[in-house]
Amino acid sequence: MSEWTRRVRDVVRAIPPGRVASYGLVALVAGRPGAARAVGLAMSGCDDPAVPCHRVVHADGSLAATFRAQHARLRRERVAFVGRRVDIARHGWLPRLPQGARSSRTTRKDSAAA
DNA sequence: AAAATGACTGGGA
DNA sequence: GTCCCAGCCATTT
Repeated sequence: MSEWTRRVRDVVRAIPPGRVASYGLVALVAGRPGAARAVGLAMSGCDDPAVPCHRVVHADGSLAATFRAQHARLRRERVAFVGRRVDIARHGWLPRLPQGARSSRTTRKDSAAA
Protein backbone atom coordinates (compact mmCIF):
# COMPACT_ATOMS: atom_id res chain seq x y z
CA MET A 1 0.00 0.00 0.00
CA SER A 2 1.36 3.38 -1.02
CA GLU A 3 1.85 6.39 1.19
CA TRP A 4 -0.92 8.16 -0.68
CA THR A 5 -3.44 5.40 -0.16
CA ARG A 6 -2.64 5.21 3.52
CA ARG A 7 -3.03 8.94 3.88
CA VAL A 8 -6.38 8.97 2.12
CA ARG A 9 -7.54 6.15 4.31
CA ASP A 10 -6.63 8.07 7.44
CA VAL A 11 -8.60 11.11 6.34
CA VAL A 12 -11.66 9.06 5.49
CA ARG A 13 -11.49 7.38 8.86
CA ALA A 14 -11.89 10.81 10.42
CA ILE A 15 -15.25 11.47 8.78
CA PRO A 16 -17.90 11.14 11.53
CA PRO A 17 -21.02 9.01 11.09
CA GLY A 18 -23.86 10.89 9.46
CA ARG A 19 -21.43 13.17 7.65
CA VAL A 20 -20.10 13.05 4.10
CA ALA A 21 -17.11 14.52 2.27
CA SER A 22 -16.39 14.90 -1.41
CA TYR A 23 -13.40 13.21 -3.03
CA GLY A 24 -11.98 16.65 -3.58
CA LEU A 25 -12.24 17.61 0.05
CA VAL A 26 -10.57 14.38 1.10
CA ALA A 27 -7.77 15.16 -1.32
CA LEU A 28 -7.42 18.63 0.14
CA VAL A 29 -7.24 17.40 3.72
CA ALA A 30 -4.86 14.68 2.61
CA GLY A 31 -2.56 17.40 1.39
CA ARG A 32 -3.05 17.05 -2.38
CA PRO A 33 -5.57 19.64 -3.56
CA GLY A 34 -6.95 18.66 -6.92
CA ALA A 35 -6.24 14.95 -6.53
CA ALA A 36 -9.90 14.04 -6.21
CA ARG A 37 -9.69 11.47 -8.93
CA ALA A 38 -6.71 9.83 -7.30
CA VAL A 39 -8.71 9.62 -4.06
CA GLY A 40 -11.32 7.59 -5.87
CA LEU A 41 -8.64 5.29 -7.14
CA ALA A 42 -7.32 4.78 -3.61
CA MET A 43 -10.82 3.94 -2.38
CA SER A 44 -11.67 1.51 -5.13
CA GLY A 45 -10.87 -1.48 -2.94
CA CYS A 46 -12.80 -0.40 0.13
CA ASP A 47 -11.84 -3.66 1.75
CA ASP A 48 -10.93 -2.30 5.20
CA PRO A 49 -14.14 -2.20 7.28
CA ALA A 50 -12.54 0.39 9.57
CA VAL A 51 -12.68 2.87 6.72
CA PRO A 52 -16.14 4.44 6.17
CA CYS A 53 -15.66 4.71 2.44
CA HIS A 54 -19.39 5.16 1.90
CA ARG A 55 -19.13 8.65 3.41
CA VAL A 56 -17.17 9.88 0.43
CA VAL A 57 -19.42 11.27 -2.28
CA HIS A 58 -19.18 13.34 -5.45
CA ALA A 59 -18.86 17.11 -5.06
CA ASP A 60 -22.48 17.59 -6.12
CA GLY A 61 -23.74 15.03 -3.62
CA SER A 62 -24.31 12.26 -6.13
CA LEU A 63 -22.82 8.82 -5.54
CA ALA A 64 -20.29 6.67 -7.33
CA ALA A 65 -22.04 4.57 -9.95
CA THR A 66 -20.10 1.41 -9.17
CA PHE A 67 -20.53 1.57 -5.42
CA ARG A 68 -24.07 0.23 -5.09
CA ALA A 69 -24.13 -0.30 -1.33
CA GLN A 70 -23.31 3.33 -0.66
CA HIS A 71 -26.84 4.71 -0.67
CA ALA A 72 -28.14 2.11 1.77
CA ARG A 73 -25.22 2.56 4.12
CA LEU A 74 -25.68 6.32 4.22
CA ARG A 75 -29.38 6.12 4.87
CA ARG A 76 -28.61 3.70 7.65
CA GLU A 77 -26.70 6.60 9.25
CA ARG A 78 -29.69 8.88 8.81
CA VAL A 79 -28.14 10.86 5.98
CA ALA A 80 -30.82 12.79 4.09
CA PHE A 81 -31.11 12.74 0.32
CA VAL A 82 -32.55 15.24 -2.09
CA GLY A 83 -33.54 13.22 -5.07
CA ARG A 84 -30.51 11.21 -6.07
CA ARG A 85 -28.03 13.25 -4.06
CA VAL A 86 -26.93 13.68 -0.48
CA ASP A 87 -28.05 16.88 1.25
CA ILE A 88 -24.57 18.36 1.50
CA ALA A 89 -25.79 21.47 3.31
CA ARG A 90 -26.95 19.36 6.24
CA HIS A 91 -24.51 16.47 6.20
CA GLY A 92 -21.35 17.91 4.76
CA TRP A 93 -18.29 17.29 6.89
CA LEU A 94 -16.48 20.44 8.06
CA PRO A 95 -12.96 19.27 8.70
CA ARG A 96 -10.22 21.25 10.30
CA LEU A 97 -8.06 21.97 7.26
CA PRO A 98 -4.30 21.51 7.56
CA GLN A 99 -2.34 24.77 7.91
CA GLY A 100 -1.75 26.41 4.58
CA ALA A 101 -4.23 24.09 2.94
CA ARG A 102 -4.76 26.27 -0.06
CA SER A 103 -8.03 25.92 -1.81
CA SER A 104 -6.94 25.65 -5.38
CA ARG A 105 -10.49 24.98 -6.43
CA THR A 106 -12.42 22.36 -4.55
CA THR A 107 -12.77 24.48 -1.44
CA ARG A 108 -15.69 26.76 -2.10
CA LYS A 109 -18.08 23.97 -2.85
CA ASP A 110 -16.56 21.45 -0.47
CA SER A 111 -16.60 23.66 2.58
CA ALA A 112 -19.84 25.35 1.69
CA ALA A 113 -21.70 23.27 4.24
CA ALA A 114 -22.82 25.19 7.30
C1' DA B 1 9.88 4.82 -19.52
C1' DA B 2 5.27 5.80 -21.88
C1' DA B 3 0.52 5.23 -22.25
C1' DA B 4 -3.87 3.93 -20.41
C1' DT B 5 -7.18 4.03 -16.45
C1' DG B 6 -10.73 5.55 -13.12
C1' DA B 7 -15.47 5.40 -6.76
C1' DC B 8 -13.43 13.17 -9.82
C1' DT B 9 -14.48 18.15 -11.13
C1' DG B 10 -15.80 22.58 -13.00
C1' DG B 11 -17.42 24.83 -16.83
C1' DG B 12 -19.83 25.15 -21.05
C1' DA B 13 -23.52 23.28 -24.15
C1' DG C 1 -31.94 20.32 -15.06
C1' DT C 2 -28.71 16.84 -17.76
C1' DC C 3 -24.80 15.67 -20.86
C1' DC C 4 -20.16 16.08 -22.47
C1' DC C 5 -15.36 17.40 -22.39
C1' DA C 6 -10.84 18.58 -21.16
C1' DG C 7 -7.80 18.86 -17.17
C1' DC C 8 -6.04 16.41 -12.96
C1' DC C 9 -3.30 12.76 -10.36
C1' DA C 10 -1.61 8.42 -8.46
C1' DT C 11 -1.70 3.73 -10.01
C1' DT C 12 -1.36 0.13 -13.19
C1' DT C 13 -0.31 -1.72 -17.69
